[in-house]
Amino acid sequence: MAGEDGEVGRCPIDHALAIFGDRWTLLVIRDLMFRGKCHYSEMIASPEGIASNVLAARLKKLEAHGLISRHADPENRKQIVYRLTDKGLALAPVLVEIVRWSSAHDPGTAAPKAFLRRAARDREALIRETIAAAKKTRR
Amino acid sequence: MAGEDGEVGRCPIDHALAIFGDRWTLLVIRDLMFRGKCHYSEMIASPEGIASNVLAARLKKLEAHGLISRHADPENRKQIVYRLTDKGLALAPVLVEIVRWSSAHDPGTAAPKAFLRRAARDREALIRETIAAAKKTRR
DNA sequence: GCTATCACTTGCATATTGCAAGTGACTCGA
DNA sequence: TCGAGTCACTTGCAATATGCAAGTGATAGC
Repeated sequence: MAGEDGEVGRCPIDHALAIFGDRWTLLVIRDLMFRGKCHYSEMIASPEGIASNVLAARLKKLEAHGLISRHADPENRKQIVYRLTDKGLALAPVLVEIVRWSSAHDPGTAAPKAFLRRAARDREALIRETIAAAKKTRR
Repeated sequence: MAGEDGEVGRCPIDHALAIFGDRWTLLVIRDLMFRGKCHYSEMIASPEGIASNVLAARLKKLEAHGLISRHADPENRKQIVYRLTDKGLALAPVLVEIVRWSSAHDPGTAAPKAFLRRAARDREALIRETIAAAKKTRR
C-alpha cells in the first residue's frame, strides 16, 4: 500500500491521510462525533449511503489505528457500541474547520448558523463542548 | 459518482470530501501551501510518489472546483504555474489542524516544533502568515 | 534542425468500491 | 422452546480508480 506506515520523520499530513484520506472515514467520525450515532445500523442509515462492506472495513481500520473502540451494549447484548477514543475525539478541530470551509465557500452546504457563529467567536469552547457532547453519548 | 453535487442543504463534510476526500488531493494542496511548489514536475517529485495520471486528474479537479488556477510561467513559457485561489488558501486551517493532530497522536510524524508551538499559541497569526507566504510564491 | 524538458496521456495489471444477497449470533414474543 | 426478526457483519461479482511504464506534443536552448 502506498505511503503506509514504516518510515520515521514522515509528513504529518501524509500520515493522517493514510488513516482518514478517503471518501468515507471522516463521515463515520462525523456520525460518531456530531450525530450521536454509535451503532453500525445507525451509521449505515446515514443519507450518504456507505456500503456495508466499506463501513465494516472502515470501523476495523479506525479501531486498528486507535481512533474508535468497540464495546458490547449493556442495554442490548446483541448490539455493539462504537465510541471515539481520545485520539478520535481530537479530530474535532479538523472537522470543525472543514465545516467552516465548506460553509464559507459553497452555498448549498448546510451548517447551523449558531454553530458557525460559535466557531468564529470562540472556537476553543465549541470544540470542548463538541467533545464533551460526544463523550456523553458513550453508553 | 457517489455523493457528487446536486442536492442542496447537503452536509458540509460530505461536500468537502467530494472535493478532497482521497489519498492525494490534500498532499497536492500541501505542496502548494507549505512547500512553495507550483509546477507539475515539482509536485510529481514529492516523496510520496503520486502517479502522473493521478496528479493530472487531481489538478484538473481542483481547478474545476476553484481551489487552484493555472497560469503560464512568465519566466519560462513552457512551464505552467499552479496557484491556490482564495478558496484553496482557505484550507490552511484544516491543514494546520491535521498537522497538529498527527503530531500530537503519532510519534514519528515530523512537524517543526516552532510550527507546533506557534499553532498552539497564536493559531490565527500562523494561519495568516502561512497564507501570506503561499501568496508570495505566486509568480 | 537536434536534443532536452515539461506537462501531460495512454494502456494495461491490480486494488478498491458499490451493490445485492447471504450468514450466524442473539433476542423477543407466543 | 420455537420461529421470526434484528443486528453486525461477510461474500461474490461487476464497475471504477489507482499504480506503473511508456509514449506524445509543445516549447526552449543550442
